[in-house]
Amino acid sequence: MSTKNTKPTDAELDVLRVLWEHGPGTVREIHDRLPQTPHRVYTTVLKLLQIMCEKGLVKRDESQRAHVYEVAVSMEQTQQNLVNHLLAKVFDNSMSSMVMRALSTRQASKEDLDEIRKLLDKMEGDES
Amino acid sequence: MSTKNTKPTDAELDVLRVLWEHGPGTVREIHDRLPQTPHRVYTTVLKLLQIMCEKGLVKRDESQRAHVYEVAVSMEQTQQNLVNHLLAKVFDNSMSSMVMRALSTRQASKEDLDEIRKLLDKMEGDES
DNA sequence: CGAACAATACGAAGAGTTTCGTAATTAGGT
DNA sequence: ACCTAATTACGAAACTCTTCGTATTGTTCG
Repeated sequence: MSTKNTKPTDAELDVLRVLWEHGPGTVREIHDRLPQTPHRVYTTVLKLLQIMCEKGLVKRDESQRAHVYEVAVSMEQTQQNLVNHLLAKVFDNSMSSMVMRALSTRQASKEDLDEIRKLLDKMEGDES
Repeated sequence: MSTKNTKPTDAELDVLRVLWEHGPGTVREIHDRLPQTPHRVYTTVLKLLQIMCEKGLVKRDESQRAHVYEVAVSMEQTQQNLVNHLLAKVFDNSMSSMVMRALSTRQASKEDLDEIRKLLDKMEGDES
């Protein structure tokens, strides 16, 4: 239940990214894999993980001396939640304006543009 | 200076949206135009505006008895900041994965899809 | 066993956000 | 001038997030 509505904070997203990329790990491992900046002390990361556990963002395996944490929310679902939230809150649910804003400051690669074009084709195909 | 780095909170975004849509207004006007849910008492909105003023998100005209507030940040710039932040933090700067996630849960209208396609064409044109 | 080390648990502090009650201020009407 | 109504100013409370220091617990090794 808590997994659904919980919107991860920026610090929590840092942790989730590590777990999504490297898989489950102990506090020490996660701590070492986090970005250097901002610097975070070991116990800070521990506390963060404990709270994320209460929120249902991660699960904890206590069978080992050093508890092993793993994600409890999928990257896909989290990405969807966040992008939908932004879309509703800031872009009035207009996909095109969001894409426009993103394109206006960012050097999208040709591969990216082609990729998006394919998605559009697929979308339009499904709809008809 | 404060206008640049300040990332508006969700409550602040509600206020900004009202101002972007309706233009400058008094606390009472803004209060009445805010979404019903969550309900916010008049003085809560006032305080919010005062703090946003300190942050540089809005400007205040005190020449009238009832102060008139207006935005100090453009919708475009704010949208760019937020979408870029999301892109970097959650999508590893991959436009296409963000668009894919957005499309995967959302009924994008045909107009939206066409609009995006035009943007892509324009982008690719500028690049060559 | 006991020393040393490593991990977890706990709690508190500081910052930021949001809320709202109460006080002070100002303007209008009679 | 005075009462009333509306507004702003102020500050406190509740909550969350983040940080880190310290205490406690557990493990290993001599």
